[in-house]
Amino acid sequence: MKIGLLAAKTGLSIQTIRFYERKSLLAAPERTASNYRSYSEDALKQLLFIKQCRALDMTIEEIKLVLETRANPENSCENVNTTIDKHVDDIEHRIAELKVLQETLVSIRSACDHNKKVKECGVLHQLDSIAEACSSNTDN
Amino acid sequence: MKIGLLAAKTGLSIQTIRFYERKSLLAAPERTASNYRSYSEDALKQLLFIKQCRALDMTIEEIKLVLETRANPENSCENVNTTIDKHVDDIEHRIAELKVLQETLVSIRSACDHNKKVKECGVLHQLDSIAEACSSNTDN
DNA sequence: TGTAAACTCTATACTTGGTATAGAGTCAAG
DNA sequence: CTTGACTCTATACCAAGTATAGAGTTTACA
Repeated sequence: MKIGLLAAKTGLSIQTIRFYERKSLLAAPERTASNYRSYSEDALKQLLFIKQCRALDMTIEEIKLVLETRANPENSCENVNTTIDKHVDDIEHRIAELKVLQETLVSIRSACDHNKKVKECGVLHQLDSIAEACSSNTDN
Repeated sequence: MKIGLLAAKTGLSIQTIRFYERKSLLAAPERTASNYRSYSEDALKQLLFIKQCRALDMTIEEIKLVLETRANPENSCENVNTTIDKHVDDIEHRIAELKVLQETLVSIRSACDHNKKVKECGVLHQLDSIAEACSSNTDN
């Protein structure tokens, strides 16, 4: 199958598929006489696997590692598990960070309930005063 | 003050300060006879404000908008509030997404408790079967 | 058979928010 | 006077794609 059909079947863009090839995530396929890429069913499966990994927010390098590990059925799957564990950790951290951010934003936002003028805006005053507080921390 | 001192005072890198100047977040400062940037206290305050906004994950474009709004004390601060509200929303969505991701990862991870071989690894099997499920959804 | 639309190719530039480098010039201390 | 610390510009790089130009190819229809 040609790249357009593969793109339609995977839901990835044509450019993304070529991009994965450049990044060695996907093996370079056969070419037709006119130099068009010609993909097998295996390529489709591989791309869906990659897509799934990307949906889990794995980086391309991590996916590459998982794919390499997967290529040999006798390998230990330790790498794969380590990768997943690291992700679970990363995401937990990111969620915690975002929650703090969220609280800060909501608190700042509460300083200006009605649309006022800039000079009276509690939100802007808060942004300023936090910046000043940081300033006094940084005068080393 | 020269850029090195400003960097030390703000906790930003020299390159970042020059980057903000290029992006028009920070006005181009006076120059010394030897073409060194020479900053005022106002530039320091401005940078701390910017740093605070970045810590709240605002984009450079959004910060630019807030700075422009702030520049005129008689302006309505509506823009600022809209920007903050949008962020609160965005972050909420992002947290929700990450939670789903987290659950998926934990569930996948539970499929391989001990280090096994690739061919027996439940994690890899899960990744595969989810990909296949996606495949059958996409055969339009 | 002709031709126009739709497809594919490569190569390159752009995105965001910086970071890193090279190569040149400047300044302060010993 | 020279060494080291500082600064300058310009350029390239990161991730994970997206978008474009300009060329060639295939397909559909008259």
